Amino acid sequence: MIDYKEIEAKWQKAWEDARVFEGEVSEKPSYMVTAAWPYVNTPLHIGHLRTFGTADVLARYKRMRGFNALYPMGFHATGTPVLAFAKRIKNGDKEIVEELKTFHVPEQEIAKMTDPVYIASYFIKETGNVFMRAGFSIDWRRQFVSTDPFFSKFVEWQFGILNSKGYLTKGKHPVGWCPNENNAVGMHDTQHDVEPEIEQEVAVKFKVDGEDAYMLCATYRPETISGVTNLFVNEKEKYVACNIGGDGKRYYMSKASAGVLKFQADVAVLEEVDAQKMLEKTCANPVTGAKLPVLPGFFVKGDLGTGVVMSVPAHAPFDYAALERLRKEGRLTQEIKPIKVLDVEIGRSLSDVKAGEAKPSQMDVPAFAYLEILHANPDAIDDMLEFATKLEYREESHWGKMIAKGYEGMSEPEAREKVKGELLAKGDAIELYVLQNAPVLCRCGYAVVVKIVDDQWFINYGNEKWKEETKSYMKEMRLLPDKTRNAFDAAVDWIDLRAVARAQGLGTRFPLDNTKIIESLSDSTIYMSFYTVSHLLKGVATEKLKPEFFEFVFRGAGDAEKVAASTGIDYALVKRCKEAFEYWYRDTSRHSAPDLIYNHLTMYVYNHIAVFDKRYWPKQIVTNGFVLSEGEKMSKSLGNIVPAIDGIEKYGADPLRINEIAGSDLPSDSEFSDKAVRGIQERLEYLQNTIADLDKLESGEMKRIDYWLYSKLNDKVDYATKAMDALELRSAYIPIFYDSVLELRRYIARGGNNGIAVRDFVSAIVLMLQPVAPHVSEELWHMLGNENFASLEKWPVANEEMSNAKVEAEEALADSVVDDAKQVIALMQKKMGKKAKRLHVIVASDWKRALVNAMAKEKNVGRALDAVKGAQGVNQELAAKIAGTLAKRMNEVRETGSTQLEEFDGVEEAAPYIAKQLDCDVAVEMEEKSKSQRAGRSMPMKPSLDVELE
RNA sequence: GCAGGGGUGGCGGAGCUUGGUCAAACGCGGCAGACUCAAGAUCUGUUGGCCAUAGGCCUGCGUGAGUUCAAAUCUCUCCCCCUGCACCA
Repeated sequence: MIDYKEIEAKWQKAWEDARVFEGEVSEKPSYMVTAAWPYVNTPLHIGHLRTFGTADVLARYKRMRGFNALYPMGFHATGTPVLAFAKRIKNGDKEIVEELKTFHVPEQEIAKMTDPVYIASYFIKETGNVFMRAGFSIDWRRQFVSTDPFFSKFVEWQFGILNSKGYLTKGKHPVGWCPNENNAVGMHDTQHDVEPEIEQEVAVKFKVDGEDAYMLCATYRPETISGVTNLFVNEKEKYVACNIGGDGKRYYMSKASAGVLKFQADVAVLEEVDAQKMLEKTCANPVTGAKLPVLPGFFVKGDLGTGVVMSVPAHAPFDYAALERLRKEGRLTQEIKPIKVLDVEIGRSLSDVKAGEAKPSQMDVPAFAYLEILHANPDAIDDMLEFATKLEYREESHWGKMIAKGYEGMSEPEAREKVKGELLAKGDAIELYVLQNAPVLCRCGYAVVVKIVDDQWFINYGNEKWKEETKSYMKEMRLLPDKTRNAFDAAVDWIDLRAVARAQGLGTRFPLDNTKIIESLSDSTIYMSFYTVSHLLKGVATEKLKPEFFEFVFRGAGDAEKVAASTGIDYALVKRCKEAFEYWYRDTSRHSAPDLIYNHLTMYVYNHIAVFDKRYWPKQIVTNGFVLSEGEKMSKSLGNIVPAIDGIEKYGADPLRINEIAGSDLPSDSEFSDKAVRGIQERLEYLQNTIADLDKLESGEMKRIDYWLYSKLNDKVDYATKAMDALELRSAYIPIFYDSVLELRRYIARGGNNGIAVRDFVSAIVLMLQPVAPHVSEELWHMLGNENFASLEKWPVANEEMSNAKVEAEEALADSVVDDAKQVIALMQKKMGKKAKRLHVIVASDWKRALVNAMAKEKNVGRALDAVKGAQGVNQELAAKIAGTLAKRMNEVRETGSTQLEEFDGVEEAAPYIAKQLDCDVAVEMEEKSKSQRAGRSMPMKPSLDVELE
């Protein structure tokens, strides 16, 4: 048994005492690894350990490869979540209290969490402790928090640069808004953490007959405008006439929607209008001029869109159903004929309806046809109509072809953009924003609305020059795994204006508007560079950290003496900071989960390009998959979140690290499972036992099997090193950790007992385990009699001389003899009920090798036969037969490496092993000398087997 | 809807870049045996399916087509799943 707790504590203390991971500027090449700093409002669960752990493995690996590797860490506390957290605690929110309890946060601590500062300090302490216990090789002297005043100075300087480059702009922007609290609301501010999803819609104006007024209809499908037959309102809803943006015209919409719309435009309500009055009006289709009645629609909601709906019965199941119901009730005074605007093959995406086989009765009214193929009718419940709507909408936008005049043959999305553009251009429509997932409730209980904020500051990632520069630099960057490149390219392209100033939250004040706080992702785009000097600045008064200091240190502008003089910072320190930055920030690796590609990581690249010289731009970004718990995604609702500290306590840091970090390659999710971690513990113990038993082995002469073990070791080192360089951790650790144990077992079974060989083998394994299992590695390394830290040792180097393909092939041959013979023996036993007494292994003659080699070389039967003609012992008839067989798989024929004698020796040496595996005698024979009838069947590296029964 | 990723045994997942030597490395689970009074742990063997029975054959990589002497791998089609979509960490 390995006492993980004990060895973890022991080595963590030893590393700390010896300051093993404290990075100082030196002659060695530097390598700096950073991971996205954790946000301080949640305790870590085992899933969090993957990203930080992957970064640690890289830092530890690079250290072994001769780099001066640095792994700093800080904490993120800016933004609103900590404030929201404190508020929830203050309100006695049970959900959050329960959650904290699953992480063993004591009640008296929870009670103190009404204070945001306390929350931050508590989680900084706890998270730091977890990182320590996990064995991360972090230089803790450099730790800082995003709310630290000296870091704010740095952020202010950064924004000065962005501003000077013209990357900060001001404008209008839609946000989720609580009318009660008068605040922008994001996900953290809503009940059940719902993100307010803002979507842009078009509201079409329908001129009301006989009035200087318009009906305003919000719609997602302006392209169906020529199919509009009427408008719908809700009879029970209140309507208003109002003025928008002072254009002097009257607009009709629901009272509720006017209340919402006033956050987006200058809306002045003129008077209330009874719904019945609305029904008396008629209006005109702005495109076709058709006269449209206003009818009651059962499904119309006053608080959605504008409360007035344009009806397209040909393409909208709800509209069709509403008209049919009116007709049934006898309330439809005039015939309304659906107008089809596009063609589509109905039911194409349904698995139980084969393409073209859906045969609805009325092809000219798709909305009805969709109800038909779903076996529904206009009286169906809303959910059914909703389903039909989604299906129709999807198929039409996917495969539909417009037939409406002027848009013939266009796809629906194409037509939508065109129609929308035309309507807007002619002033027949306005754009408005809606909450797609309404109603969203603010934590205060009020419904969230969309507000257009008009004095919003943005970082303009849409700036052409900046975008181009970033785009072209992406090509030079190393991305792991490389397939994230597509996502990065898309993100760099897509990212545009990003609102940067917020009214609330912790953080740095926005320099261009001191009433605002810099949004919390935007203050964390170049913070990693600050680690290079953070420990040096801890004693410096904040007010001394003027822009010219940062300009000098990070951009090389000005000179040290002047900077020292104007800031009051010690001259030597100024110089030291500059050196530190320039030394550490050349070769870097940035780590996170892939969900940050579309925001943080892309902003990270952009901002580096804006601020630094090219040589300090990011070199590598590593993103890793998530961690599943027993096959399920970890989530509060499933209750399967395992706190990181629990995992470490229960399984030990190293088994957990191996499971999570080396358990899968970067892009895939890794799976945490109790069983798997226990399997890892067993293997670690096998290695420990092997080392403990080393002195029971001899140190005699090298035997064939020892060469085999060295050869396997060499292959392993070679393969693992390549995989590690690509950070393919699972690929690296299968040979290091799993195959090695299998090979050691085979070595022993094969009769290997050379203490030196095993020691060499295990020593290399122990060293290669260091990055991922540092504590066990240190422990075993010292058990092996070494005195240095494994953490500071060199990574094993592949030695080509150790590689021995011939011995490996011969050992593989022995295994295949065992496999084949096993089958035959089992068969004999079954058929004859007799046990095998002796296995004859008959090694093929040399002329057969010559024949195979000639075939491999000549690729021609005739020439190959000529080549062996007259050779010793050759049987031309058999040769022709063999050549004929080989010819069928000509491309697969390879030259054989060994002679008959060599092959014979190989099998002969493995004979005791083979005998033991088969539980019978083994006789190895040369083909020429064998008396067996089966001797002729032997082929090079495929000896003939003959089982002699009892 | 848009964008990105994916679909391979009972399960997690290799293999796809560079077509053949390869279907399934490695792990989990299952089965059989050893050890044990027994259980657990451990060790050994076995494990896609089917038909065979002297070391073999057939069939299989979401669907359908195509290119090729040859396709899990290349091209196209369709279906399905996951993730993200902005001021939010």
